[in-house]
Amino acid sequence: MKNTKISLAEVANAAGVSKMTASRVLRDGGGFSEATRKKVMAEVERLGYLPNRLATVFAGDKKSTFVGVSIPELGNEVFAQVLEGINRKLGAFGHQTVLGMTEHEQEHEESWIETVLSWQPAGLIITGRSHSQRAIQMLTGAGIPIVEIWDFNSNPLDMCVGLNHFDSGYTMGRYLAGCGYGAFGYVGTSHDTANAASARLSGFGKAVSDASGTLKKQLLLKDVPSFYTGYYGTEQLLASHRDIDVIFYQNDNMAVGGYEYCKRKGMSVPRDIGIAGWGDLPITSIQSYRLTSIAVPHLKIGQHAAEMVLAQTNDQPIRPTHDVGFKLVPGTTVRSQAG
Amino acid sequence: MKNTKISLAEVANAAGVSKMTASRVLRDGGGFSEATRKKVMAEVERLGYLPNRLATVFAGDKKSTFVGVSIPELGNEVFAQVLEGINRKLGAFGHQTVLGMTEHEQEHEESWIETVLSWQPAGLIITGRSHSQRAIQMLTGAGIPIVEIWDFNSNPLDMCVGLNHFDSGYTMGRYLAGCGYGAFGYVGTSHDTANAASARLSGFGKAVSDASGTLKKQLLLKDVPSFYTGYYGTEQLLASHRDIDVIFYQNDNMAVGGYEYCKRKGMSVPRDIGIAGWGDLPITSIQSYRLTSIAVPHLKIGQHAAEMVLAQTNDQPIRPTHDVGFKLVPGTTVRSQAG
DNA sequence: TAAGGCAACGTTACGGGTAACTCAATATCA
DNA sequence: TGATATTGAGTTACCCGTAACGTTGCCTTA
Repeated sequence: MKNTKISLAEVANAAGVSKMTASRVLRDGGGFSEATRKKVMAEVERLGYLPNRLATVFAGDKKSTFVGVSIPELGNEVFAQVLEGINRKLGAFGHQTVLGMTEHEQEHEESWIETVLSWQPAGLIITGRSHSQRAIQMLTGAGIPIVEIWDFNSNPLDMCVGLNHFDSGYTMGRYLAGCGYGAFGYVGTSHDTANAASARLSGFGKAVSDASGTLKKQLLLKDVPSFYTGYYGTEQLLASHRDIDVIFYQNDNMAVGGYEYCKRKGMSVPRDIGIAGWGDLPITSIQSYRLTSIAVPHLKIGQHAAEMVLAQTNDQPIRPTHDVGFKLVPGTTVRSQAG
Repeated sequence: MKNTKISLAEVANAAGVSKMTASRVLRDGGGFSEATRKKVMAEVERLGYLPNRLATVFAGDKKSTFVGVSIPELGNEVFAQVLEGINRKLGAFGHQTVLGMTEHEQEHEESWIETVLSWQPAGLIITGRSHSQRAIQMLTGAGIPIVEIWDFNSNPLDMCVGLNHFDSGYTMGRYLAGCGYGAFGYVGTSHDTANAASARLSGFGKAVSDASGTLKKQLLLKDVPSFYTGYYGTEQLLASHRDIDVIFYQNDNMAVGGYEYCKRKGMSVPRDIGIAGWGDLPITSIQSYRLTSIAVPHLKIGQHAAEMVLAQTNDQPIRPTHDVGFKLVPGTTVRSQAG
């Protein structure tokens, strides 16, 4: 609210040099004497000059140091971790994260892309790989590095880092079948249609049928995945399908909720019913039980995505796709593998 | 990677009008015919023109639509929620969040402030109220709305929204004393010195001594607050102080870890030992127990902070400070209140 | 029919910094 | 000592969009 912005010209004026000389001093571009440097820096200090990076980006053909990052939501701890990984890495290299939350809506994504592109970002990191037609147009025409994360995709718009969700679902399905379960249930949400979670469900379903098991019911709630929805989803699922002996959940939060429901109803986990999650959240490794889950390197996805943008920006070579993989965590919430 | 950026001049040229006319059309500023509008819009479409907001901000005395938001970390669910609240509200009004993570370090905060100010943001939202000298200088001189969040502070740099952490600690201490506990312990981290958590501890200590209890030990781990540190901190605390009958934790994550430790060691909660957390995370309300905690309106803090920035930006009146308060959640992890 | 009004569009200048160029003064060398 | 580098610093043009003002041509109206 106090002093108006100080421009480089004012600093130069006060120091008795030209704007250009002051600019050189601040950028350490050489071509000035020590005496001049001191004069200029003294005025910078005295006036509290802060450079205007808008002007810098605007002037040269330099890119900005913004990187647009879109994630579906922050309520999901998983995406918070991805974001943390991205922001840490970007910050270490002097770049800034401009956040966008799509809330799983393509329209939100599209309008966010338009807005963020208008700020001339150095790159974009986008969760998911299904975009609107116009979004794809804008992205391919932007001329900046674009990284699609989460879903691994061997044929990305530009670059990609993530994992194969279908395979992770398949792996879990096969594992559970190997543990002797035969009547499978799934509890998830319909929040992100055609996205990662449904790829996991497809993989899971394939594994179940490959193992001659039955996927009795796949319950898709119209809500966000959370402890609550896991709890109530399980109640709903078991009310109509008492014969289900193992449940795979969209993520760990839901699985923990489901576990608590089963416990409260006096069921024995894993004897009466098996519980499997996805994501391997920290919470699950400190409970009295160890949740069977799929471990995913969240932070690493974020960091790698940031590295891809930075490498591309600095014309360093980098492989445009990276599969970070996943790992099945056996846990104690399903019976031990048969054999 | 493909087409270079299209400027307004190119659009105007292609449409056979002047830059200024094209500008008027795009901003719907009036002063052009329908025929002209069509010509211009056709070229915008054909060339895929996207406006350059840098230039717009640069040109007029318009503010940008960036709002810098600094939080300590995202690993802590609480801050993720605050951020979500901010970003939702800002997004709804066409503003963008530029994220900064201070990792509880004043130096990080200072350099982040410098960087983000150089992008001419419309406002800043900063977690905490202890800043370096230079940070304060830059903030007061920036001439934009600044909101300090988390810690309520009746005398902010500019504006403030949060709660009184000291009071929340005091409230918890008094409550626990009223439940008949006498030998108190505290487990937290030394991560954010002089910050919210230590204010809570101070309040807690005061309540304990006001109630003639004894704060046997306040354990400050050199680590981040998490399930793990709660678990191992409890182990450490009880190893040296077997007589402690209730533990207050820096946050719910740590308290849940502590609860699990006690359970595994065969202690009865709340009979043998009481457990109290802070923050009232969702996880704690689905467990078989209900954690005694302090509920805080995280999302609301974020939303209100965003509203403050937006109001100030649009010259609408708004009270510069807001105390969102807190609420004690009795739970089942401490004995019932005596009497 | 000339003066005046107005819609529609063009021109100019500007913002803050930087690249490229220019120029003057001093230093170096044959 | 004169010719040529080297160094320090100033000048100019430009980036892209917008405010303010200027210009053109057509339509009123007395």
